[in-house]
Amino acid sequence: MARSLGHDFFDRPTLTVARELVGAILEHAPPGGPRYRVRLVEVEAYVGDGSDPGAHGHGGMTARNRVMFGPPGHLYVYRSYGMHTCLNVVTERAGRCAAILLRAAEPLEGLEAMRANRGGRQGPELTNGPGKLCAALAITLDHYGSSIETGPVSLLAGPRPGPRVGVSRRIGLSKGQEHPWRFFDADSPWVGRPRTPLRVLRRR
DNA sequence: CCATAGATCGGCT
DNA sequence: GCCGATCTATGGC
Repeated sequence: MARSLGHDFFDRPTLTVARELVGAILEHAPPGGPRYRVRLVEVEAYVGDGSDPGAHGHGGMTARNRVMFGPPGHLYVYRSYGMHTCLNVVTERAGRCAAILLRAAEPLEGLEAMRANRGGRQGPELTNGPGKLCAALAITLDHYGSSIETGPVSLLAGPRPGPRVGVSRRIGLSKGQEHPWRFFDADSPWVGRPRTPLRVLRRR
């Protein structure tokens, strides 16, 4: 059984956490519902400390992004384009603004429910984008601020050695493109937008 | 496969 | 008012 990741795992430099998160297991165990499990294959780091104009929180704390400034290991969920939901996990100690966007994953458990949540789609279309991932796992704005240590959403360490991790620029930004802060499994077909990696990290 | 338009609305200027 | 950390359908090559 995989060990669960606690707040201490996220209380470290965001880029380190992001690259170690590739290959980890994301679980959603709603009370009375089917248990969802996926293996993360694509994430992006956001750091609102002034160096990253692409980050929510870059311009200071607001009602929407306040959890990004709070303690690590909590969920930052936001609505995108008025209709989609995206899931982040907060990193670094309270007072710093940083989080990791979970962009794509490989389904492991709860496939039937995911398929139903995604209008009958199958394969990579199930979970190969941040909005699709939340829809498949039934993650909503109600999960805003919840702790990964108390659930219902939690993270588990992936098997070692980890995958080869590709690094590229982030997706969909009009600002902050200068930072190569997207990390993905270089060999996984479940990655949303394949991109030639700027470089590949070998992990143990 | 690639490019583009439209949906839809909260947060921010 | 403007504009997204997006997704889907559609049309072209």
